[in-house]
Amino acid sequence: MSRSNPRVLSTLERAGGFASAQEVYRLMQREGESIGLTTVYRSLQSLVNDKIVDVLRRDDGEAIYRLCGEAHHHHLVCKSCGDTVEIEGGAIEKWAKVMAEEHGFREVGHTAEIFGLCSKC
Amino acid sequence: MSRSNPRVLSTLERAGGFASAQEVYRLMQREGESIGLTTVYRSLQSLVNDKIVDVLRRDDGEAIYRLCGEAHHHHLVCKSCGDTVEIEGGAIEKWAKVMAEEHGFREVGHTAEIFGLCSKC
DNA sequence: AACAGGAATGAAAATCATTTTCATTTGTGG
DNA sequence: CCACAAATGAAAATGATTTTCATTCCTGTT
Repeated sequence: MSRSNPRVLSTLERAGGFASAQEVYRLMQREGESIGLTTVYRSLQSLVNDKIVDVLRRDDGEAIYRLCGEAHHHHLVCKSCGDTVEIEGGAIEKWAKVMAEEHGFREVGHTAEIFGLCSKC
Repeated sequence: MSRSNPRVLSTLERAGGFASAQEVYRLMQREGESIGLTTVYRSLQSLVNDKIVDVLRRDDGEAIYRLCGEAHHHHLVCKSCGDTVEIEGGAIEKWAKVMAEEHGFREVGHTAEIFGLCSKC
């Protein structure tokens, strides 16, 4: 068992929102940090074990990580131009919580996205 | 664009619950069906496009498919055993509509999923 | 300071699901 | 029967993730 490399965590923080292991790695490289991809993966896994970060899956199956507890938001995405608006999801949080309780689920997280055509398109 | 091979759909039905592309393939082989893995993938994709099957992700990132039962619903998925409960999302529908209006979006759809640990895990 | 043993690191190879390529087969209308 | 499009599948390519393993880095101990 290895412990997490602190620079990985700090990079994930700086990334804001979600980032995949590959993205964290590329980001660190671009910033001149000397680190191996393996270490990035190991560190992220360790952070997940310690429940310091959440892990989700993108549509394509790539794992994306995010700081636990970080105020998370949802997205409103335009199908046509790809423009994205960050929106708040108070209603969702409540819904997720209620549904989870109703079915005896614990440690729940959720994903929610809205997509459509923005006013310009 | 290829159309779905009907044997793939029928195998997915017979599998009950969720099955990954690899599982559908193995199942068909075991039953003596002559089919290629590529065709299984293509057929499943096509079924997803036609909204005949749902696709989700297991914890390990593998895509799992299942016949789309009813109309529009959301999922409560166990991260550990993959058990899935279909839940109703009235709150979400409303939230999506309000958020879309607020930002001038039209023709909106949405995705929402909750995941956690079920009572058995 | 030198040393030992364990943890951390990363390059390269291995894995595994999924996608792409491409040559072959099949089916259908003319 | 022929031509042409769609379907098929074997093999290669892709891409994320994991494993292997040799090396480096710590840290506590003589």
